[in-house]
Amino acid sequence: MPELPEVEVTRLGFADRIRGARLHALALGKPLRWPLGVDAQQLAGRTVRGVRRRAKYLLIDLDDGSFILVHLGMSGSLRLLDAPSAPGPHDHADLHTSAGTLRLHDPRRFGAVVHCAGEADPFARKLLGHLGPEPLGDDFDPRAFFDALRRRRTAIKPALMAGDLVVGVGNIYASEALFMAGIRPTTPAHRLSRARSDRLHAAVRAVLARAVERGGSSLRDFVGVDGAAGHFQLEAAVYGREGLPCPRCGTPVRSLRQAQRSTFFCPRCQR
DNA sequence: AAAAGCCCCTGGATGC
DNA sequence: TGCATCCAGGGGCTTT
Repeated sequence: MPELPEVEVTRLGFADRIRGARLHALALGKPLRWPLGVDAQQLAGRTVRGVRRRAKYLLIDLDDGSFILVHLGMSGSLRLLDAPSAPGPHDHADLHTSAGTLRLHDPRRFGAVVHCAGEADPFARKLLGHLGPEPLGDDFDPRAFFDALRRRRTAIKPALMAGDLVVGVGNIYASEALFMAGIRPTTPAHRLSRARSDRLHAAVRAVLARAVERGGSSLRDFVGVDGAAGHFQLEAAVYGREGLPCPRCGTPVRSLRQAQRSTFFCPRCQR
């Protein structure tokens, strides 16, 4: 389940290696979430300027100002292969470059590889134009976060995941950040005090930064560009731990469903 | 207009 | 052992 940390770990794993590389070809397998949006042959000969991340999107910048947008969806992972083997049944995109083959492995095919002409590309604007602030960036401001929370009538957990207060927080890290902040996931967003809002703001940053340090979470099949699994799942306090003792107080972790997604929390530490 | 629900997909776990 | 069912959830789209 790639969230911001897994996407960032992926980016860090291949950005330096692919910078300056020349694109030879893009080979696509089964359809992904969206079509590529351009004839793949038009990408041949382009050079990679760098790789950015915005929310959970990877943006591979090319020398003509266009970029290739990659989303890992639910089950996607990227590998950078020195010598490409034949694609497996779940390998759906191979970007062959002078620095190796960047391969998207995505069994559930919720992922995407889309070519965007530039920042003004209508599709790019649709996906990227209305995103909230980056949690690890300077524009994720405690005051603005609090003000936005006050306008929300929903529970804090789905509000955290909605993508306009802050981006990159998915189901795992929403539960973890709320645990770290001592806030119950069902608390109405507009009821949080400024102090608790600040604590949550700090917790979101801390949990995501820590997860990046640990190589992300490999709860199912996420692996980094070199194929190595992440380790943050070993530090998860509540996610996926229903019935197991809270690491802080020992009370059994409880779970519930919010907006069709499972939520985990400690009934004693989170009020 | 905010908020809730739907849906895309497949592997793994569970139940009979 | 095998088949049916459920679950995982990112996020755009549709409905309320």
